[in-house]
Amino acid sequence: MAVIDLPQERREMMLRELRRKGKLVAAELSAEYGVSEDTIRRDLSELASAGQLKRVHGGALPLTPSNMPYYERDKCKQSIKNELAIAASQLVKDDQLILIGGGTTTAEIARNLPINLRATVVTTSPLIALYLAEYARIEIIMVGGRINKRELVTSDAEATAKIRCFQADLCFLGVCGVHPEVGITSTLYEEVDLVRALIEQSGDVVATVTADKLGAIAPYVVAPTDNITHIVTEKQVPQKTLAPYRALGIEVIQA
Amino acid sequence: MAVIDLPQERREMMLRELRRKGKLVAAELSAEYGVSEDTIRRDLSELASAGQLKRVHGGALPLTPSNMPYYERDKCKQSIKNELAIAASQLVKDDQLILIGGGTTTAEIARNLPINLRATVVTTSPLIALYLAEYARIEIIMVGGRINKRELVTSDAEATAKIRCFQADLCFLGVCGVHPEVGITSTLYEEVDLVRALIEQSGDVVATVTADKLGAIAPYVVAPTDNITHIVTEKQVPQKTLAPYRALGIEVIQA
DNA sequence: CACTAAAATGCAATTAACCGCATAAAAGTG
DNA sequence: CACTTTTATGCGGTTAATTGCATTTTAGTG
Repeated sequence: MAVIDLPQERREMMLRELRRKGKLVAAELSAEYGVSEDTIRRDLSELASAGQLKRVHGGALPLTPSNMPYYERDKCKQSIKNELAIAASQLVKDDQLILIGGGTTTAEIARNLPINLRATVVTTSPLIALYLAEYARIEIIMVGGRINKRELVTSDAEATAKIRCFQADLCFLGVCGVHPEVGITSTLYEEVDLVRALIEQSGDVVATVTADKLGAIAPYVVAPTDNITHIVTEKQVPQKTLAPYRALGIEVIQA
Repeated sequence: MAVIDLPQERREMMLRELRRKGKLVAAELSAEYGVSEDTIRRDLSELASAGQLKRVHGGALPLTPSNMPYYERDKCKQSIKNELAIAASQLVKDDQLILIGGGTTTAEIARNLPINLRATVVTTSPLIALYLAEYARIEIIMVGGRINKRELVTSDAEATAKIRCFQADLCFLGVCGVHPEVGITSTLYEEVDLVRALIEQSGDVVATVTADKLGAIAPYVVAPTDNITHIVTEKQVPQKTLAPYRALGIEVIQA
């Protein structure tokens, strides 16, 4: 039942495998998916003509031969969040202790970390934990607790208390609103304490925010905005909007 | 399972199933809902034009393939594991506290629980936590700790200690070997304490095992086999093989 | 240049998708 | 209630997609 019976599904899995391993070998794929090499070849040539990979004798390679982290930077169309995530991931250095909060943006960061990064990551998100499992040199600490199904994170008192046990170098925040005066705000009351803990237990605090979140105000105030040390946001945000944040001493990065 | 007489209801169930399983196969849906494949196809094409899923030859896939990572270590046994998982999931009743250990088999169980099950599930696996997030009435407790990247579970002392805080009705075990005399065995030393805790903190202990694990012996002994209350295994396992387990008072279910 | 592995090509079998059309139930309508 | 309209469904026949196999061609290798 969970066998691969949809051709398209198989192709998508092959693409994912290509991303992970950096290459595909036709003979291996044949055994792996239980189809003939002819079928694999047909799949590969189809993906190649769709511009998803580069066909080579014996298998396939990613379009940009450079190893891992930023494969399709210019070739494929990436969502804004992905661009931001890639920019944010540059802030990480080897041997740091990193906290990653929940959210789709932070999950993107987790997927775009440098492939050889050596670090310890503490996260409240099972999804991020899974993404990080692909990295050989990243130590993952999953913060336990009750799962908030809407946000896919643990955000209860237990999780908050656990975060307090760490003193991290860097923290990636998923936030709902960042206003220069009102502060960092959230739409979820139960996340407030957790996000506050993330901020307080971390040296650098990076907020990755799409344009619509700059100046936005959500119901619950988490902390003053100057608790953030870096904001990563979109390129087309006008300087006027960013000035108040810079005035607070925040380093603003546009990607 | 409630009878599906409203077409719209069926479509919504299909969408939920898509989110849980990551794909829909037209032929399977036809059997599952008791309607012709034409009807299923019509449903799928309607959902596709509503932007709810991506129609592919043979069924449908989610629009964003990325969100739910699958981990299929041995694809060849997937269909068997799925059968076992469906049988095992029948053992759960409403309002129970359930422990689920790591492993590909237990993950399949998590994907096949009754959609309306009301229960609390404690798990060490981020993957299982994600699967369970699709269930509206399941409360999920994620046990934190250091992630074992090979098995995708938390299996350190912290996780073990946390498991000890629960007294569950039922526990699903992913085991490496079950021998009538040698006992339950594991290939991972660091998992031994954790699995032991799962067993001891639970009333019923269900081991879902493929045929090759019956009688198998892995390096580390976890507990005597009679700690297991239910074994779910393949239909074609001979009664002779199962007799010793039954003699230990274990209920053996074949699917 | 000879040898091997991979790729391309044509073909047949299987399966899914599609197109009407007929039927039947459900929902309106006077 | 009688009647029409809409919706949902299944069935037969046709078309298209997928796949594996046999055969030929091409690409890499020493």
